[in-house]
Amino acid sequence: MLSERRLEVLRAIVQDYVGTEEPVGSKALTERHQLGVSPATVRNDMAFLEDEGFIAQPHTSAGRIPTDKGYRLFVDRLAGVKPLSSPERRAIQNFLDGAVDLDDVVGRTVRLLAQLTRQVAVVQYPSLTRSTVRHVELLSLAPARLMLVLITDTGRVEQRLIDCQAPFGETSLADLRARLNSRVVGRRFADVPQLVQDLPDSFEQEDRGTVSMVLSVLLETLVEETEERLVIGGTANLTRFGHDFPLTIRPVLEALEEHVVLLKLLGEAKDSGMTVRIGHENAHEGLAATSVVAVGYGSGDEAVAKLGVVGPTRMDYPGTMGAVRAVARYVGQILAES
Amino acid sequence: MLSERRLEVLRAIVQDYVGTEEPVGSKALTERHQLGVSPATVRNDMAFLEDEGFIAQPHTSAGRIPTDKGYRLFVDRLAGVKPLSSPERRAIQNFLDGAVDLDDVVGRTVRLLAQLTRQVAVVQYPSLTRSTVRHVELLSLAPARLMLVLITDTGRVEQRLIDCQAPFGETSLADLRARLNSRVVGRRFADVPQLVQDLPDSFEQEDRGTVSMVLSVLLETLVEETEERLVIGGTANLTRFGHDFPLTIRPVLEALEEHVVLLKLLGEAKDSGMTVRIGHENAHEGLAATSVVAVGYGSGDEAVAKLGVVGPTRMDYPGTMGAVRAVARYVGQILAES
DNA sequence: GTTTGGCACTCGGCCCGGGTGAGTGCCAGG
DNA sequence: CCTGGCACTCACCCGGGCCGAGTGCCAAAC
Repeated sequence: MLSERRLEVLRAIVQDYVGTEEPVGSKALTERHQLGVSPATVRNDMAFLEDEGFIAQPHTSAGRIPTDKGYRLFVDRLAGVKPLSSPERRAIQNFLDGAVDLDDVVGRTVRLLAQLTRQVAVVQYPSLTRSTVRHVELLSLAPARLMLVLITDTGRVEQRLIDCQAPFGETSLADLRARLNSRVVGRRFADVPQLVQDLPDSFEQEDRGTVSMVLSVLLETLVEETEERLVIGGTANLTRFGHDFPLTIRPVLEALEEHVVLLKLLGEAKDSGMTVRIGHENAHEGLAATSVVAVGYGSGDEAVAKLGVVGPTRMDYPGTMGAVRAVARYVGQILAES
Repeated sequence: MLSERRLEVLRAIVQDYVGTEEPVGSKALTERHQLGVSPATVRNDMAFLEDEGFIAQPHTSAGRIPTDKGYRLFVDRLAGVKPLSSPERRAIQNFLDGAVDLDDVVGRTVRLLAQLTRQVAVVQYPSLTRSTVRHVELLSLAPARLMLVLITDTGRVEQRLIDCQAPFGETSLADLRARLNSRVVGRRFADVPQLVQDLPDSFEQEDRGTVSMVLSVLLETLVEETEERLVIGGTANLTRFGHDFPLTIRPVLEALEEHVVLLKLLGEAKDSGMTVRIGHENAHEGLAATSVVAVGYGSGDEAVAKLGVVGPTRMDYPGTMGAVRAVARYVGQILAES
């Protein structure tokens, strides 16, 4: 049975192990924590916790270390989210306030998060799936060459070149530009396809081909840009891992370069609230020894993207969660302002 | 005196050391290479090379390893650039040909380079200093809000929001757009300031403020975007370093995150031809144990940016140089086509 | 029934010492 | 100037012994 004291023992083990990186024994535990019982009792509790799979010993006759399951219990039932100190909060705000554009916001965020948590930070660019169109622009670069520029409400700009078969007159162009904008501005990406579906019909026969082409490029861009981009930072913090780590660090670095993997990882996180994935809970095997703390952020109530931290399973969960949450909030504010 | 044979001995030492990662002794050398002399003679030559500072022994009575100075000599006088095999060339071309836009080209290039050299690859985005303006677009988002979009010949697009004090009419806007484009399209960034200097004078009094503002934002963008961006990849290859490397790898990762440092590093490379900086020749102390192989690339004759590789001083210089040069050429071609 | 002190046992980590072998420098002879 | 021989030096490997933290179990105490 998981008595209160046994939980307390687990908490103590996690805390000590996170601090010292060394297996923790019964005697040391009673010395460093006010458990009110003797080492022998703690040993009994430890035996129980081990039977239940919350802790394990690396070798016979060594101290215990938490298992993934142990961390899970710790995070779910024992660890609060540690709020940041107010100097830290101020530092975050100052640091982020200086950003000049979206790239800068994301870049600063990733550096900030890496610095605060001393771990690897991952920040996803605001997703376009939920964003809306701020403006669509069409430029004529050459008689039969157009450029389509798409501007989103999160400040992203995408452009595409279009080679048309037939020349497209300035007036038709202005016409298309106006109609397109009147239909899609302020709308969500997902809604755009049906909104523009019948647009070619209202044009002259000769222009319809080009109009269709422009539309298909636009839709393509929307789909393509729904693919997410992300930025990582603080990889040097990986060296704070174990001392053994050619083996430990390599698969992690490899996983981090596979943006697809990371995006999937972040994607699996809940949209609201914080998600913590511990060790083997991460599908990717290179990350079997790491935990991922992720949270959604956005300019309004809805999360438009996620950010988080990748670190060893042996990490300071309350502190990390606090930092991640705080950063997400401030980034959300910044995005809402701009 | 640096006789032909002594150079040959140095070459053999470098080659063996690069291959085995272990200090190389006189006996092993004569066995693996056709030097035509006995180990004793090689020992004498080694003693000479050591006196001159080209090689060193990690401990008394161990084999020799090349010093930075030794690698320098090797690169300057002994190492050719090893051309890639034709399957490799084909692979490069296939891989790069699939790119859809500039981001994709750069992303693919960095992955490709990391894979080919099995080292850390660094690719700088095409610089705007030497590029020209393809198009400038002005959009009216709201009565007193404009958006400036700048398109460059390298396919980059930059946008800026402008809040004007006074509303700016559609006709004035079209006017400004037309005049601006007629003056700057096809021109180099550096020439733009003087080309638009007197533009406000030709507008009505009431519009001059806004026009000036637009121009200043444009110039600002040109300057800002001259700041370079870069992408790195293949950091997992750092784990192939020595086995000791918590100490080795950490400063390198840190240096790699400092894009400013890397940009400076690339900036120091010659514009044309390949530059190899070995160990302490790199100003940054975190990179004291690494070499940087860099080369300029561009769509025409002129280099618009640089790319390269960061790896241990003990690297396969001919092979790395070959890969770097080949990739730079192909990227140049791709850029020229698009 | 839970807690506690005692006790025997296990086993990883550390230090020590000898043996091994690759590699060196030097020297005398070709 | 090259070569073979020779004595010397160390880094590395291996095995053994010691040590101590930590454990599991048990009988006694609360």
